[in-house]
Amino acid sequence: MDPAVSDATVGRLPAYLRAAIDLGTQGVTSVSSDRLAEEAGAHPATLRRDLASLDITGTRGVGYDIKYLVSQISLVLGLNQQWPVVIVGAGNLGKALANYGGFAERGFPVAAMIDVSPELVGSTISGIPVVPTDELPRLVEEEDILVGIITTPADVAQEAADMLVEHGIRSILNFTTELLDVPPTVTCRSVDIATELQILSFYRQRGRAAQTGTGVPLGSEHG
Amino acid sequence: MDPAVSDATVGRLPAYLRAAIDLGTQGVTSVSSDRLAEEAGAHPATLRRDLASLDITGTRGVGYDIKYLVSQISLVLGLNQQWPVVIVGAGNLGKALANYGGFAERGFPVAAMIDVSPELVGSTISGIPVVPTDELPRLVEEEDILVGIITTPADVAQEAADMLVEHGIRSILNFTTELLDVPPTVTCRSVDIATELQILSFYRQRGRAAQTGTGVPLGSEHG
DNA sequence: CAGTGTGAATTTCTTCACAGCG
DNA sequence: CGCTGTGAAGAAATTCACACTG
Repeated sequence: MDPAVSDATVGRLPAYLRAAIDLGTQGVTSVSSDRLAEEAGAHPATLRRDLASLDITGTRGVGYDIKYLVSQISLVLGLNQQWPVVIVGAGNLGKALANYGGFAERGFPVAAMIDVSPELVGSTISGIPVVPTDELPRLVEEEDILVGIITTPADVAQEAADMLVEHGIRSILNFTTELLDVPPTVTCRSVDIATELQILSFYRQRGRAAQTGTGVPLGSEHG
Repeated sequence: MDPAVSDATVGRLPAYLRAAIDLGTQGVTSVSSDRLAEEAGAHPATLRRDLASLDITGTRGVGYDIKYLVSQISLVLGLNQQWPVVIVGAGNLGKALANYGGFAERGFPVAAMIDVSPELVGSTISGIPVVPTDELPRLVEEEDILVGIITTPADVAQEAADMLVEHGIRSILNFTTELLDVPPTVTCRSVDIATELQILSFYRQRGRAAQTGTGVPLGSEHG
């Protein structure tokens, strides 16, 4: 459709979606931009513009139909299908994510965890098998996995990323501190908890209170 | 100093800091904006402007002194002291964070975990005591805790936040899907993993490859 | 008449390009 | 001479404000 949807818009879509789902669950069938923006923590005009940029329309004088909203935003985000993921690194964080369970329910079932440790390989963590590195090609092939989550120690994160890329993974969510180098065909996002704490620290000190949200692009390409 | 440092700038500071520390560890003592920007994944001009806005200066013809950079950025971020944190919710994610260990080393030691479950209370997780809710006032008082990390189930996250706020916590890092309502005196950031995966999904589908970074403010106040 | 959709104004952020300093 | 610091240009994002429609 529209050739360009802005990064800022994309960053807000999950919040709109969640707000819409919430309202739907409460039995609401139609919502104004004022209300939905309030729920999602955005400005009403911004919300209207965002939706319009995706050709998601409302009804003048009425608002947006909740079911239509949910289905359209889901469609745009590609959530009308399951995207199995593989977690690389069965350490604490990897295990926590595997245990977390909330993934499958939101469309990202964990197909397997990859680890190098011989003690872990062969075991299962809340039903998810831990497999050795060389199983990756098979997984990608047979289970159509396009998303990898890296929870290894930072010093092997790049290595893990290279391996994922080599075997055809298209998206990487990186929980290490390491900034990853990936080819431009691969989408990569980093979530570093210490970074978040440092940012919080700044605002606390300065007394500025910014109710803020999750990751949004921080800049464009590397080069 | 300068009255206003932009949110975008603040979001990049942790990356600059990490890049500077990395280079320092490698024995580099001075760095140009080109080099540092490269390492941090930013544009050189943006980096220079960011640093200038914090009164962090370099030497013309030479570059920035690494030690000075590290100390000044740390100062701005408030990292010249330890900020003990409390983790609310000793479930999988809470445990993972507690086990993670990387916090203390980056200035955020975990003083305690809070949980309601009688089986957990009284135990320790990698040396960190799990205490009941009513210990919070004492912790805040005696250990000067200003930061809380919420890793509870989403449906009690707001409750947890209210409790933290009531007892004087000033910053909250929220790992649940729930958008928290907090008074303007409290700084709050949310990291929702499903959100990150959804965003990745969008970019993968659209074939756009955005090498992106961690959380940056998504909007200003709620009202 | 309530509330969308959008031109236009505004603000914010980024990048260019270069004067000027060490 | 190389690189910072910054005015000025440019791009992007946000917000206003209102015509218009169901």
